[in-house]
Amino acid sequence: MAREIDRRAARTRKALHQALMTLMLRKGYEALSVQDIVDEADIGRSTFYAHYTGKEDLLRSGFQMLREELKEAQSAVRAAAGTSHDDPLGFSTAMFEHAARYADHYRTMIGARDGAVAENEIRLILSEMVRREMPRTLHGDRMPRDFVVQFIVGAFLTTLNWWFERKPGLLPSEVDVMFRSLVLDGLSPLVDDRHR
Amino acid sequence: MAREIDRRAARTRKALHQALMTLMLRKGYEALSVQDIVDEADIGRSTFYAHYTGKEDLLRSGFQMLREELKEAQSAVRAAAGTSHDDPLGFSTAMFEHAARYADHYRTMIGARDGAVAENEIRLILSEMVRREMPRTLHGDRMPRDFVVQFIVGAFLTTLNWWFERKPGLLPSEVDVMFRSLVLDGLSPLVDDRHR
DNA sequence: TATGATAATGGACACTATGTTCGGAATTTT
DNA sequence: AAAATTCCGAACATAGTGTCCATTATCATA
Repeated sequence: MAREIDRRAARTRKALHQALMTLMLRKGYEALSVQDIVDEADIGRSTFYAHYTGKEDLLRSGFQMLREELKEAQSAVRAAAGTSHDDPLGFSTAMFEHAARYADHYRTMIGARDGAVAENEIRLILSEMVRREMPRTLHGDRMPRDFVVQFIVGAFLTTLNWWFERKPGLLPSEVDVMFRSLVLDGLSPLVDDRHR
Repeated sequence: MAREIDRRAARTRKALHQALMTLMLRKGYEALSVQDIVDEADIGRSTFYAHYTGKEDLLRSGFQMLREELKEAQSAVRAAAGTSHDDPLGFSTAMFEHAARYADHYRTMIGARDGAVAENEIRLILSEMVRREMPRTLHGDRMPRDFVVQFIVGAFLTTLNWWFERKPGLLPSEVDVMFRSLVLDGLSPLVDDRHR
């Protein structure tokens, strides 16, 4: 069978991915140059371009691989254990634990707020706005106000994005109703069997 | 009184902000160079650097101004009309309408997904995961599944971020409880007087 | 293990952008 | 009108990009 990838190519790719991870943890993604990466990986620059078009391509291909691995893993689990019946948040517990274990990695990937300058600023503005309007009466301290504010702002931006990208035809009022419904009452009204 | 800014400086700044907006709408933020901006604004390059350290600084200062304007505006409204009593989402209706009117602007600001490559990929992975686990029984078609998925993923990432940035001491299980509570039941349990 | 195929190397090159400096010109302030 | 400030534009040093190519190293396989 000759349809395997040349070992050299495989090694090169692995070295590059490895170097990318190392450097991202150290300096963050934005700050990296292709130069940095090939230096860290100890790979020729022209070789890099023989495999990827740039650092973004490299990063994407890494996630691509991860995605396929996860897909298989999940299928396996799904086949073995019984599907957690009707829990739309079944993933959360495991994911939070995973995130805790690999906190550094998650931070660099998600907290990579370098790129989206505009979105960050908008988040700030909206946060101020929401914080100001939020009733003092937040029922004890079950939930940190801070957290609630972020939740609301995040949901708002998600809604805005979905609206623009998927259903630009909807009216503002229609979108507003959906937003408020989801944020105020959550998912439970949408799920059949009441829990608890 | 000598504490006004030189007119020339003011003009320069205005021209630069104007040029930035124009170009962002045309090509997006990431694709812009300082060169592009000063060309569009018809301003000398060295002059640019006399005012800002780079395009990010320029963008930030724009938002800075906007933020202060909004703050005043909101204070004014707040003083005049009665505060909308205890509605933690009081801002939403007006904001959605505003967004509809200036859709192009919002798109370029928020949809600027060029920057956060990693976060985008993570969103994709999580979306697949959530979509797969979401019960078929989504109670009619009151809410597009699509939208619900994005909502869940967004809330998850928000939670993760808040956890890491603000309360890294919490246990995964504790965070999970908060996440599930907010996403499943929404804000209403937190607000005193029941609505409807 | 010889050999043809494939990949890696490293240096050269053209290009684009960055950020700084400075003298002279233009405009504003007083 | 003089003094102060800002703008201009060109020059410069630096850094990174992406491509090309001749040479060398490694691999697949018969």
